[in-house]
Amino acid sequence: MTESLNTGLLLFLPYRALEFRVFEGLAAAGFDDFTPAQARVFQRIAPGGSRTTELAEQAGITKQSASFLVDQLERAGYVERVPDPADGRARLVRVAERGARSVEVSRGIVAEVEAEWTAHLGARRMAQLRTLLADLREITDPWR
Amino acid sequence: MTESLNTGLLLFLPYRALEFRVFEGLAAAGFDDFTPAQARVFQRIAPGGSRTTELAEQAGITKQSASFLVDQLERAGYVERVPDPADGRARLVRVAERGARSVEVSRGIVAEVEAEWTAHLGARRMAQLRTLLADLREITDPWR
DNA sequence: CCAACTTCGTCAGAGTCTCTTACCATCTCG
DNA sequence: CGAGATGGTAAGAGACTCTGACGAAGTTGG
Repeated sequence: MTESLNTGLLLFLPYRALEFRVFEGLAAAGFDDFTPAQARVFQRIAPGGSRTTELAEQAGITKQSASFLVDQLERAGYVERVPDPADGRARLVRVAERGARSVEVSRGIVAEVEAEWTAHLGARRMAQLRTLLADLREITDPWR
Repeated sequence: MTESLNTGLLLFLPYRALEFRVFEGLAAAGFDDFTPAQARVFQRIAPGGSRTTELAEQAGITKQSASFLVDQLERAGYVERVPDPADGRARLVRVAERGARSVEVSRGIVAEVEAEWTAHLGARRMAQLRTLLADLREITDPWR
């Protein structure tokens, strides 16, 4: 409702636009067998691998849900699970070969969209936006 | 993965933080019988009412899904459906009394969070952020 | 060492959300 | 008026998420 949109919607709109473009591009490149929910978990896998519980916390879902999504990503070949050498209870979720290829593709699409945004805002203001968002992250992201 | 987060995640993090705070606050005020999906539809109801199809488009879901969510919002007393005087096929979804009260509460919470963000960024940079996001909306929001 | 507690993960079951397909009613236009 | 477009509903299936309960492994304090 309203004259001036609240900041939440203002943040959400470009996020969704970007997500949509990435999905579209990945599907066109043959990576069409995963869902938004799976992607949001996949996106948070750390370079050396992450535990399911970590992924759950960062994605804002329960560990059961995260486990469910990782199962599917594993079946589709995007990730693999290996024992965690540091903890016998845990297993590390790592990006598998196919997952790495999809990351490459999505990187390209994100760069493309960011270029469009930069063209619209101007390089200086685009940099400003990123700086502002990074600063905001300090008080809105519990994980650093 | 990575040193510098992509802009998408940078946008998503504060969005989610704000949404979480609003939910928390609404629940504390007794508005605890609705879900995030329902809220995302509710949020887009225009002042004079909206058609289900409009809500679906703007929320990025099918009209069937929107209808499903509106049903629940109606049952919980947040919205009401009235015939659209301009079109015999259509019905307008309007904010009902209880919905209006929840809007009041959420407005207060949003203002509170925005004040925190302003305190963190500074008034000038907060205004910049909103301006930048509003500009970005021009190329990321299909509905104006 | 061992008992209590915590943490990582799984299983089972239910509720929520979303989609596709199909259909009816109404409106618009030629 | 008839054809096509549009607003909405119905039915069914699949995806996502949660709560509760549990086993296995790690941690801590006596």
